Amino acid sequence: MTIEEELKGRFRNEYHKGLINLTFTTKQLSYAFYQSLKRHGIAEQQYNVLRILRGFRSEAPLTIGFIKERMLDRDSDVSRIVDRLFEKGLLARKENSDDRRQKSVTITDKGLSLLDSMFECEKTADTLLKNLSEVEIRELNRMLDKIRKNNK
Amino acid sequence: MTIEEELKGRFRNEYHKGLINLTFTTKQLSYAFYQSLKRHGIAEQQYNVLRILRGFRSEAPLTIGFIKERMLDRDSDVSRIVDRLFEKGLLARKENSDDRRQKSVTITDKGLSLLDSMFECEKTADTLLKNLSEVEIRELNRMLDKIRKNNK
DNA sequence: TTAAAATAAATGTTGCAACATATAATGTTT
DNA sequence: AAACATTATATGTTGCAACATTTATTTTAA
Repeated sequence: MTIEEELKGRFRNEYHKGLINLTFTTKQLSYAFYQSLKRHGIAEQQYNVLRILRGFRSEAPLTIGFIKERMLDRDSDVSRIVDRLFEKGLLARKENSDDRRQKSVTITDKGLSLLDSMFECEKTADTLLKNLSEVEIRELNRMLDKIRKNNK
Repeated sequence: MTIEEELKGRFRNEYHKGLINLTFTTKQLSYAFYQSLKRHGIAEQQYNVLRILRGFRSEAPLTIGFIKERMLDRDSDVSRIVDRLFEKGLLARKENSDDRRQKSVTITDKGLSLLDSMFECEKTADTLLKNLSEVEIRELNRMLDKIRKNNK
């Protein structure tokens, strides 16, 4: 289905359509990924925080600010996302004695084994763009990088 | 800046990178657009509802369900978005006497003139992808359509 | 060294998505 | 027509983004 049919709308031009198409397609993909996460009782941003904690656990413990820099959102609400993960026992949190403004956050064994059990979510993520060929996916990445270039 | 530098992360493969790249780029574009809307004191989904109300005002009054079908989100919370627009006097709402389950929603003059004053937001929207050539933007739209094809 | 500036995190607010459930009103079946 | 199913909308909940403000702590400058 094309974006025109799906939205039953009209676009001013190809660039306008591109913006809506990006938004619409990304929402759809993100929803599909969210569905696969949901089976593990965890939300998207919580998953992202856990992956950062695992990915950088050689540098653990991490601060809230370190995590925040690596989130996809400009200004992610990491404090409260960490709260929720803490309640679930997926991470440990304590005051950093070197700088008592900071919090030291570490993924727990429970958090690690949850991530391990979520292997198929990664599979899902790698599959969502499978309609594109290797050449196309590279071209898509090139264009997306180009869109962001000097575009703030 | 490429997505690798921005996220300081590693990707499993080009498809994984594509998904993150789509998410990241779209968030950035949506934020830029949101900033232009904010100057008019209105949020993105509220703007979308108003545009639908204006676009289909020959078929007015519209029902909540009609609007919902035309929103970008799968299951947009139109009832409450309409609440907020009603509070601002940007739309009128009354019970439909033919089918009293339905609400009849119409954009007000205030709503219409707000949209008129937001002309430059449309300009902004048409400019966000300006880094791409005409050929590239068509190619992007083609690939996005392809991603969604049979992909639910 | 003390006051001012900067930083890290927490907290409060609004708007929204996704979801579940509720409440009407209308349609359908028997 | 009464019981049941369906439909349109509303409402309650959780998680989150964006933003503003606050609190604690550290750094810097007077």
